[in-house]
Amino acid sequence: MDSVAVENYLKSIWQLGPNDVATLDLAQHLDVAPASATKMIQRLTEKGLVNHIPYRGASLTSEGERRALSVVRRHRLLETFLAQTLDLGSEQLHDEAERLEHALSNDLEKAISNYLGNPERDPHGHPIPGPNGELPVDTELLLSECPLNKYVTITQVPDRNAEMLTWLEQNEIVPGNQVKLVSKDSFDGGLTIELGERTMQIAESVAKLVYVSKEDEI
Amino acid sequence: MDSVAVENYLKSIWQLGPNDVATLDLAQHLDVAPASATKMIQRLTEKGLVNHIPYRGASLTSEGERRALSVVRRHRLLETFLAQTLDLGSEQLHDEAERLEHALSNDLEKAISNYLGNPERDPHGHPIPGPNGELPVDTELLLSECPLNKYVTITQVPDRNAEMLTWLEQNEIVPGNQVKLVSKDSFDGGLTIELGERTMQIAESVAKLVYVSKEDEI
DNA sequence: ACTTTTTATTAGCCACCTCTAAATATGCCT
DNA sequence: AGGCATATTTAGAGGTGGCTAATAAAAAGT
Repeated sequence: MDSVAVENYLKSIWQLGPNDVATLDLAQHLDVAPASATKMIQRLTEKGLVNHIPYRGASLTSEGERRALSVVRRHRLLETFLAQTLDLGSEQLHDEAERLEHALSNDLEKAISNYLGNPERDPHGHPIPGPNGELPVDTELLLSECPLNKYVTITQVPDRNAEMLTWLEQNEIVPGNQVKLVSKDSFDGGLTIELGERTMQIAESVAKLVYVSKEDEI
Repeated sequence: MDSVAVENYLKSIWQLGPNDVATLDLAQHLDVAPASATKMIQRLTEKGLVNHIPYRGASLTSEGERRALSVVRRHRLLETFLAQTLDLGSEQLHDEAERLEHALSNDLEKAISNYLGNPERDPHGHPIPGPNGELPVDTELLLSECPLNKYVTITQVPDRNAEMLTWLEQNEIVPGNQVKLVSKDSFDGGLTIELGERTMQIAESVAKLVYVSKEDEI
């Protein structure tokens, strides 16, 4: 059984991957000092969970990825479970799942998945890895890189930042809704999008975190 | 925020209390070496959570008790929540709650309590401390010490040991059922009880863990 | 190419929680 | 009371995971 710290490092490396992850990025993602990240990377390398080329970066071994995906699975199942049973604000889900994911036994994971009908997406549209780490082939696009003037459906929104999530919801940028990318401002990266009856601006930094379906009927 | 270890020590001292708890008992309860328990007792004393007279025993300060009851509350709410939503064996509930209790935020605790209608008992009949540690005045009796030949209602069964719990359930010794204590064997402490149509034997060690209501109508 | 800035690693420290072995206190028995 | 068993504490050590300060490597700028 991996410790909470180990699970968090593996998950972060997975989230920042699949390219080599820089020590500084990892440290900032986890809110620890760079030296702490270096040390943990070395311990994980020792355990065969991470490949590390000093001064270049770290990536997960296949065993490391398997364990990272197990954490991601637990996290997303928990978000889905909490969303379905309790009536929490969707911006609260992430933080709660973040804590509980490390305390979820195999049996309880199965019971929850079963109760939910073995869902394939969490409430924010993120795919839930299967019990053995299977993930669907990714055919989705970033909103920031989708074709102009075509309707696409939002599939995934980021959930790590509660404020951003609240803002997205207020603007109806939620999975399932249709959106059309009207234009990109070449100089500042801002995007103009059409959503229902409205036209609005969205920063590129945000649009880079929203996924949409590749094609759309209408 | 107390660490998992601290929360477990406080909870154990509460469970073994309210009299002074011996270091060895505490160590066995937590499955650690006696020296480890001594050291932690000293740390907790330092923090003002425990009163400790060396070589005599440890007890909770009022702040220590408050924190212990907070853990107990989270544990029992979780058992109730899991029992109600998921369809788990009741002998599984305890172990899952044991892990999750340390990862339950204040907000989620409130949401769960609210969802459950602020219950006062968990599925095994144990009272759930209120948000500020309130517990009902205890008017219950141990089955091992209840009057002979009077019907009483089972109110609480132990849940720490999954095997014992399964056995109790198989014998319909569950909260809500009526039982009559027929006799006590003076020499080995075994008890004869009547349950529905059946008469059976129960060891004193077990009867000491089952609570019954003080009086009963019929 | 050389210097400066940025990034990464090492060195050394600390807190927490555990352990075993040794020392000490308590309590029981004769 | 003396001696022995049991319970408890101390001493000393180890693993984990964090930190700061100092060093080293890589990248960027001139």
